[in-house]
Amino acid sequence: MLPAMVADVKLDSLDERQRAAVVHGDEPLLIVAGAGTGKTTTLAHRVAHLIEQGVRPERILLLTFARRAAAEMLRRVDSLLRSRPSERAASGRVWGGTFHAMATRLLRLHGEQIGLHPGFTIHDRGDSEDLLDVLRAELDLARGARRFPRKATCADIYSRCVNSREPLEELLDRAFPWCKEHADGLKLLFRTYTDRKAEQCVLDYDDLLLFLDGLLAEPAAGPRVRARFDAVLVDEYQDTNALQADLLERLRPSGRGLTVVGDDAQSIYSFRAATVRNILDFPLRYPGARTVVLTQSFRSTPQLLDATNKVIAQARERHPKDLWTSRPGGERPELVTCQDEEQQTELVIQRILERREQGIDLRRQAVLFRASHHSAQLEIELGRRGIPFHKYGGLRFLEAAHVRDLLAFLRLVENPRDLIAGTRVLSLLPGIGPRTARALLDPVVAEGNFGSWRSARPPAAAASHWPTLIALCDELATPHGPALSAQVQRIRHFYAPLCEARYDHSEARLRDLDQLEQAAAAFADRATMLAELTLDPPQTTQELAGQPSLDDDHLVLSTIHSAKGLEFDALYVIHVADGNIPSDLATGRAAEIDEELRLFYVALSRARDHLTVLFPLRWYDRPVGMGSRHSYAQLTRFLPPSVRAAFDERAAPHGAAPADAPTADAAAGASIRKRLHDLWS
DNA sequence: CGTATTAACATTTTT
DNA sequence: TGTTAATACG
Repeated sequence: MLPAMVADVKLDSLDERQRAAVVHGDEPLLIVAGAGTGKTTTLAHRVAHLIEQGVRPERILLLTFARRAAAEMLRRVDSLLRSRPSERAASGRVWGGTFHAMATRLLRLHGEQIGLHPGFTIHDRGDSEDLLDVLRAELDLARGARRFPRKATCADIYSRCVNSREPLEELLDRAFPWCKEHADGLKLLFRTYTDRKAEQCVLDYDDLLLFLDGLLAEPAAGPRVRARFDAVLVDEYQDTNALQADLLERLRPSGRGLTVVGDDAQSIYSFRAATVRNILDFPLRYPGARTVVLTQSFRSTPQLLDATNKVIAQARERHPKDLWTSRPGGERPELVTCQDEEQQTELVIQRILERREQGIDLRRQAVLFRASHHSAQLEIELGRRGIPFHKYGGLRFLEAAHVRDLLAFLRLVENPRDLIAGTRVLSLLPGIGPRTARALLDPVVAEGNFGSWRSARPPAAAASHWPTLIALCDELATPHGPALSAQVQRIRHFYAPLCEARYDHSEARLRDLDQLEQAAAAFADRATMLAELTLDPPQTTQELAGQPSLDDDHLVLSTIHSAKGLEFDALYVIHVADGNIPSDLATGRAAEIDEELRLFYVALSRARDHLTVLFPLRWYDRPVGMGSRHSYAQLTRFLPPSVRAAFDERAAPHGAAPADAPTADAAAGASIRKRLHDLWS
């Protein structure tokens, strides 16, 4: 059987440009793929095609924005390759995942060549902030006349600096002008931070990329790492940053074997130092690169495309490309002006239920919003009416204190030098605060084991826990200790009384940990579990449990950022007021406003058949401004009359708000409390 | 150490 | 406004 024949059959389902991208040879390839133009399909076909051409799956690197995206793509590759049963499934062998996850794997394999211990642990954003905070105090930086930036700001500056590859002074000038006078202090802080992470055998998110960059730059090690891969494919390229672009160039210096896919119109992560320049300048960086532009939408109806084309046409700098479709006509999108938030909620729910009646499952419908808290009222109301939903974005499972406590235990036994993990664990014991914890941990950090604890004299209040803690750490730190879920179980057992003493709702918290114990069984080992949870945290508890929950039909609530790459039959975008979109916080510079416009475009372009945009005139204010209970809003500037022409406009009737509006606040307050309570039951 | 009080202050999106 | 950091005190 000729591979080419097989490929031809499968290529039938693609349009001409997609096909060109799939069968393109070895030269650098940029696929500019508009929303809904079959980007995932094209990429999956290209991977399958490469494998059919004889590239071994384990020599393909597929970089995506989230592990879920990689998994989905590989599932499709597998189904494309199903005609070749002799091949083992590609999904288990292709290297897939985020830049950070890929960096972690490569550093575990090759890190020793640049003096990196393979047993490093990874600090998430919160851990980084904690360490910076410790050092800020140690260095006595807070003493100056002007207040030193808070830890979150320090972490922000550091990360932006690293990822944008910009000198500190320039970055401060551009993005943090109020911190300029602290440039020297910040430099000292970051220097110390870097040294301290090295001592503790700890890497933060940014280090993963920096160390991989360093590894690839090594004359001896670099070529060996490069030689692992024949093909590198990058999804969502518009959301990569300067450091990531440099990494790719180190992996594929000539650009041969490099494929990047993205849409400059959907670049929405500049706060993470992503730059749209990467995708716009790709042809300059790799002369001879082929560019394929996909403009046929397989997602949205012509009416919706007309609206979204009009919206994105307002962008200043972009790759001009109007999307078209051969789908038959459908409904025009609607723009609904509501009196207030209650009415908006009411209308959304009403529409959702109508459409479910029409046969659109809840899981095919989604409500999107700019900021996580914009869905608070809707969540309460959905809860009250018993409409199931999953929320993506915002507060996550792993940010809960008890979950962090337990993971700190695991991290500490994995890497005893991890001071932040150790501090968190020891501070759980009564009588131990930051100072005592530090005194107990300094020798541990120096020696890399818990030996010093045997002769340590903890405070009296902690004495009863002390031998148990030592025994637990010794047991779990043993190379071939208990199975992973048993480890979690042991920690949970030790932790339970401490949790009860410390938090309300401890039963519910411990049940969460039970779930973590179940989930632990799915990971290969402790280091993998810690890394994966840190680098690609489950977005909902459901996801942690590993259950796709296919049988329970639920509505999707999501921040716009978290909805990237998804599509829904019916879509509702709420709080489309100026101040939310664009966010008040991002109206400083033209570039920021442009990004907010792209964000709005990303939101609208998730819709396949039905789109409803809602705008409450009056709303109970965000935690801003003093005194006033509510403010009056204006429709987003991104929907001027010329664009609104593509929408059916209607105003919700005045009388539709609940008659008992004055008591709505009290009722809402009560349901919030109930909901918070139910979270733990 | 841990709690209580006061003072300042930012407020989005997330690997 | 609600949250967090710095400080005072038991």
